[in-house]
Parts: sequence; C-alpha cells; structure tokens
Amino acid sequence: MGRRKIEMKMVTDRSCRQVTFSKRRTGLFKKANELATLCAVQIAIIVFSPGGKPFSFGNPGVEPVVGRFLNRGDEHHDGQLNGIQRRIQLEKKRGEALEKALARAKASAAAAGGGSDSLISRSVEEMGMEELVEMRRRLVDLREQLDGRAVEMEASSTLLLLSNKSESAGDSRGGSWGGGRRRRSVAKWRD
Amino acid sequence: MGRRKIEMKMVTDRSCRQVTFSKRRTGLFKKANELATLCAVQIAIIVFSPGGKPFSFGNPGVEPVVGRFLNRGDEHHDGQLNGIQRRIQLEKKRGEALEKALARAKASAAAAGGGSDSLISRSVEEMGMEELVEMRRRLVDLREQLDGRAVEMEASSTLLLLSNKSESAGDSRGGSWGGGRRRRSVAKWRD
DNA sequence: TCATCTATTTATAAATG
DNA sequence: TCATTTATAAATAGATG
Repeated sequence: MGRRKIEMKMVTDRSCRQVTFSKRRTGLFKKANELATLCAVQIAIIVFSPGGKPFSFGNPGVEPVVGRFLNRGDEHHDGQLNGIQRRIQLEKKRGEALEKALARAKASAAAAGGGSDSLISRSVEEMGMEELVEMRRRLVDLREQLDGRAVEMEASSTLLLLSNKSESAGDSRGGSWGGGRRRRSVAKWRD
Repeated sequence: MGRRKIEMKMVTDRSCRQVTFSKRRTGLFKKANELATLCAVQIAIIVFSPGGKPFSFGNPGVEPVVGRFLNRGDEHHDGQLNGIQRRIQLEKKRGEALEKALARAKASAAAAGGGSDSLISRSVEEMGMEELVEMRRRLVDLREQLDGRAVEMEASSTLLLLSNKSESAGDSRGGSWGGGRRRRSVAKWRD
C-alpha cells in the first residue's frame, strides 16, 4: 500500500515507527467511522501510542460501548434486554460458594462505610504481592456485584458505574473522536 | 475500493449491510493487528454487529487495554515508566483529601480480611443506587492503589492485576494473551 | 520536525459460482 | 446463503519540500 511492501514485523526505527503509527491510527479510525456510518453499529477503539499515550474512537462514544461489552453476562446473549430475574437465577445456581464470597464483599463495603481511617497504617507500597492479589480478588467480587446489579439499570446509569470517575454521570453523547476520557474533547492527533 | 464508489450513508438493505459489516469488520481487525505488530502497541476494538452481537479484538487482550484506559488518572501522561516514586509524588500533591480516601480504601480491604460474614444481611439487589455508587468509588480508589503498585511489577503481574477474572485467586500465570472477556478467546469472525 | 505527494499495495463492492 | 473472483477505490511507504 505504499511504494514498497513492508514486512509485518515491528518497525525497528523509533522515528519511522511513530510515523507509521500516526498514519495507520488515522486510517484505522477512519475505517471505524465508515463502518459505524455504513452499518449503523456501535464501535469503540482504544490504542496506546508507542509513547504510551491513549487515543480512542467511539460511536456513540467509547464508554457506552465498553460498558455494554463489560456488562454483558457471559451466559446470555439475549441481545436486547433481559430481566434481572434471569440473572439472579443464574447466580443462585452458582451455589453457596458464591453466596459466601458475596457476603464477604458486602461486609467489606459496609465496613469501609463506617471505616476507622487509621486502622491500617502500612502503605500500599509496602504490601506484598500476595496481599495485593488477595485485595484484587475481593475487588473483583465487588465488581461482579456491581455488574450484576447494573443489568437492571438503563444505559446512563450503567455508564455511571463503569466510567472511572463519575463527574460525567450524565449521558454525554455524540460520536467522538479522540480521547474518550473526560478531559480530551475532540482529537489528539499528535503523540 | 470496490467496483464502484459508495456513499457514506447507512446501507439501507439489511442483507447488504450485513455483508458490508462482515467484510469491513474483518478488514478493520486485520488493520488493527497490523498496527499492533508494526508498532508494538496495545489496542482494543469492540464492535456490535447490526444484530447486536459483540465482536472484539485486542492486543494483548481487550480487558488489559480497556483497564489501562479506564484506570488512567487524567493528570499524568508520563508515557514510559516512571518509578513508583514519581507516582507517589503526584499522589501526595493531590493533598490530604486523597490521603484520607486511600486510607479508607485500605481499611475497607483489611476489614474484609477479618470479615464477619453475617454482618450484612441485605442482598446487593436490595441496595440503592447511591450505595452502589459509593461502593464503586471505593473500588476505584483500591484499583488506583493497585495500579500505582503495578508499575513496579513486570508485565505478567500487571496483567494479573488488571484482567477481570482469575479463577485461581492464587497466582495464575501466563496471562490470557488475546481473549476479550473471560470466555471469549480472541475474535469472533462470524455474526 | 512535519505536511504533502505519488507509486504501489491493499481493501473491498459487485459480480460470479 | 456463502465463498471466490475481479475491477476499482482507498490507504499508505517512502520521497520530497
């Protein structure tokens, strides 16, 4: 697609790689936009430049699409809607083990609510890998809870739960280029 | 790019639209794969077909990329690496408010550890939106902490922290190199 | 550095099996 | 309905200012 055919290996020269990245990212986003337009579908692309900077494209926006994707229970592809009742049934089926895990997750959240701030003095930086992994496990439990709940709510609420920071709790719509994230308004074309 | 030039409007015929979607989705994923290969970058694409079915592509996987995107603090784009020290400095700059929030988050995790499972009897389904939002906020704080720690670790560990599920809460290695959400492997090529 | 140019390669719309 | 083919539009690698 250029003067010469190129090998499909990482471009070794940093400068060339950056140029290639910029050109192809532009092309990719354009293609994505065409796909969204021609087929009237939702699409989101997130890409980090070689320098580590995030670029994104989304129709109608990155977060609605990501939210829809993440919220999707793995077991049901009902497409449209699906009552929470079905979900609950599935969850109950998972058995007591999950129930206990959920109880712990809830206890965690509640305990945090009345939290005594000074109970834990060690900094997270001092924690070992094992502890972090365990923290993460509970975190995942929490998130499962949130996701399970989320299917009940309409899209805007779901967005609130999934978006990292909730200032934009509203429903900022409009297909967007560039940063899906709040500060970036339209497009960053340079890295 | 075909026998004829086509208008950039929604293809009205459902059948043609589906064909166009399949072809262009394939092309888009191929381009994304090339971009990832040539430039050694992380990228994720999520697209819902006209029928509402999800398709995804991700390098090294959808969730690691989405996680990185959602977790990104808006204020620092340090790019490469950055010792945890730099991160800590930035966090300290945020002031006492954040310090307190973090302390609460840590307390939460710790409380969960010694958790009394029966403290909370209400089901999550019964919780109100506000409580869920608050739970989510703490969750985000926790995750920020984990991410701050994560920069110290090598990629595989980072992947472990960010990937949504690890059945084996222990230290399941060999991060899933491709899958989107847990059950999905890499890409679904048919709708 | 950076945008623009163009020779080529690549993607794909329509045709075809 | 699909997969394959083919004529053409579109993307882009390298050149150039």
